[in-house]
Amino acid sequence: MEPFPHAFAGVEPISDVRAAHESLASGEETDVSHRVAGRLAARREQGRMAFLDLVDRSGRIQLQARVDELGEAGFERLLSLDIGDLVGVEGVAFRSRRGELTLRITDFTLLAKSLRPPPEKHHGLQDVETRFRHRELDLMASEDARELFTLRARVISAVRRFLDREGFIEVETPVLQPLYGGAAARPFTTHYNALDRRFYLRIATELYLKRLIVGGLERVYELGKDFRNEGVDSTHNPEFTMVEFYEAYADYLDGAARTERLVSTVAAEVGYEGPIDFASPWRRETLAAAILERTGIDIQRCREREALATEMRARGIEVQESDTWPQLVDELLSKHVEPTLVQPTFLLDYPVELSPFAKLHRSEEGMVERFEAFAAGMEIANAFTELNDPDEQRRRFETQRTLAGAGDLEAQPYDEAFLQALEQGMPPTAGVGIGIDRLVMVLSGKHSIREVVLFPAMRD
RNA sequence: GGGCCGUUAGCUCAACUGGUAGAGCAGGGGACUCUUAAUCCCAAGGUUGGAGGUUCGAGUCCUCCACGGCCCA
Repeated sequence: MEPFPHAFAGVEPISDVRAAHESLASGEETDVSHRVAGRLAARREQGRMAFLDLVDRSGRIQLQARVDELGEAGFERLLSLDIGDLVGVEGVAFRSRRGELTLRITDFTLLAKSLRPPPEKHHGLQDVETRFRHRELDLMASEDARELFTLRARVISAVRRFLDREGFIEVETPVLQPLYGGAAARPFTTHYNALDRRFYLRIATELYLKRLIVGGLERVYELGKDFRNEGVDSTHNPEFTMVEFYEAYADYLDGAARTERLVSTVAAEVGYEGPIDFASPWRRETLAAAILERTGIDIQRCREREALATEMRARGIEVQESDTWPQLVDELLSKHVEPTLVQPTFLLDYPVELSPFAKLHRSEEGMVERFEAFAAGMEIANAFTELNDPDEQRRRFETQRTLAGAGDLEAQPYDEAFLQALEQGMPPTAGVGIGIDRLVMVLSGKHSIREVVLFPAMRD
């Protein structure tokens, strides 16, 4: 028996076979033959007859092996296969007396031999570490895992369909960059041999996408991986998937409206039925009001680092001496507000200190037009009316340079090429970034990003 | 970075106050022509994550290390 043949043509998904015989009654036979392929999942020997289970991506089906059909030698050969082997089968559909749709095997081919035993058949693969390091075993053993990652694929394709439908074009900008930027994060560095120069893996697609808006593409999006050189926890993986979309002639409120339509459309298209109501409009409140309501601290009255620190201490909130004013605000947000935002919520209007690429608020002093969207106690989107005044952007970069000089490792590097692009004239623009991994977490009810990433970062 | 928990057969799990490491599944041999966690019989399967230590004796107690999980910073 050739253990590794080259192909097995004409295979039908198991779910199609099941659908074709839905109305077949128990004990009823047909003369319809089907060709299926998959992994052998179970065997129930009955002497000169045996039942086997075959699993493919679409489902599971019972097979029946009979000596009178296969002959002594064929029957023997079939039963000598191991659980875990990949087999191709030709079989005639019938429904067993106990009501199970079954294919009576008329011919079969070993498609690939499994040399290692599969995970335990009724408890599956439980060890979390093995599930993440050897996702193939997790997928093999767990229909839930297969469903989760097909859900992820459907989410991504629904996001693309939505943006395509709304007139956005998908673009690809560099992953390897001579200069990084667009988010507050430390980059991974690498070395470009031919140029003998340090390069960075992107931390965001923001700056290149805005250059495309300058170029006149008007509505663009990029869906792909960003890389941030930081630790791993339940909501962070160092490489993660993000979609950013930019729309000319729009502001952050337009971005918010599009974000809630995008998410509710995607949720509906993937058949989401969980506890979160994504229907528009989502709750909206300002960041300052949200912090005031939950902590009693008015960040708009405490614009100095010491004043805010004093207020926080007065309310028993621990203050890190090294934290700057924006870091303290971020602390209040992430510790005291974010966990309370279970139903979808937009927090609007952020301090300018936290947002070097957002346009100043049209009416609120010291604020920029920015929102973050939250669901299930987690940030899922970040957006602003994009800063398009090159002189103001230059001043923001100067501020970042000062912060970097003071040791802020997440400060933005000065990007002259980006400034030149702004000097060419960028229309008023709304930009939105949505974390795909977190969106999948929300839609699947998972509490760890590692559950929704096929191969999460692990130590060696 | 800190705290707590975990790591035993390929997989899922046992092993009391320290006393010869067991079972189910998978794999091997045998019985059985409608089973579906099939059933029954037989045999096999281990450097108990790694390194030290205490002890007559360590899976079990102690120290360090590795990896993972949860919580905190």
